[in-house]
Amino acid sequence: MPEGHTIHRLARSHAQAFAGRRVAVSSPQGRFSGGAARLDGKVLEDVQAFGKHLLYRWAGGDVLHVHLGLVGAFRTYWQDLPEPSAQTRLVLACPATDTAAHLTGPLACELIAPEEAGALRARLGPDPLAEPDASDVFAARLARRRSPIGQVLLDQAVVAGVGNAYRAEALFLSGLDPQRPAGDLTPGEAAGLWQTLCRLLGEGARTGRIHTVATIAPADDAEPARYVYAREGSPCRRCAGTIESWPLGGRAMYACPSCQVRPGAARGSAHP
DNA sequence: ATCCGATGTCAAT
DNA sequence: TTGACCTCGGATC
Repeated sequence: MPEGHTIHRLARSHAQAFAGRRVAVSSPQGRFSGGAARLDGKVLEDVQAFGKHLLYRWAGGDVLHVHLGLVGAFRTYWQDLPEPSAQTRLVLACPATDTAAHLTGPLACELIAPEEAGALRARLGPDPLAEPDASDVFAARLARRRSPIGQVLLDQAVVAGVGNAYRAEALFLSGLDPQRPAGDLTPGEAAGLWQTLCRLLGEGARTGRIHTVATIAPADDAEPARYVYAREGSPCRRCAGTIESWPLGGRAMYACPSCQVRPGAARGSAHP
């Protein structure tokens, strides 16, 4: 379940588990065998998260870059280590402390040069979890875009770490029509949207879940604790409307047509 | 047993 | 704009 909050939790967790230790590195699935052999037994110095990217810095200067993509998963075990599955691309392990992490299905698992790590970070927009004071940078990048704000929020060069669930929830909570051109947002709207992203991602990083509705208990699995994401056809939690879904930027967008109306636009389902 | 979609990204058209 | 890639769990036969 990888949006930015998940990645930041992994960075923290893996730093606690492995940083400052010699780490056994392997690739049961085989596609990272060369890199694993190079890292095996080295000391991990630190782990950092930028947007949805993880960077592991090793003694000697190697950098391991991991991106989970859509289906990637990193499972961390603190005791009773299981055998990795045949699809496990990467295993990090400290047998002495009975700790391991198993990576499956990543979009990226590769060794990169330190300067490539810098370039990677340079092409990402501000990360609400790493740079909460970067509201002005975010607003400046929105201002140059004519595309719908719902599409622009998925562009990692505009803001790093936001994915399909958070874009929908943040636009609902901000009362913004996803189809509005990003550059048409007022400075106040852009600042409010940034604050909302900081709050939502921050809560996600604390809890590990995308729960955006405070009044629904996190333990209540009957209804997803969200306002609009994956709630197409269900009643809006704030009005009598029905949540709609349509493709935007190659993904499914979700919104309440009456709570998120563009100024001057006709009410109702005006989505293309 | 099989199918399908998923909180993502990139290359090819 | 579409397809490919990666894995897994839940829905469906």
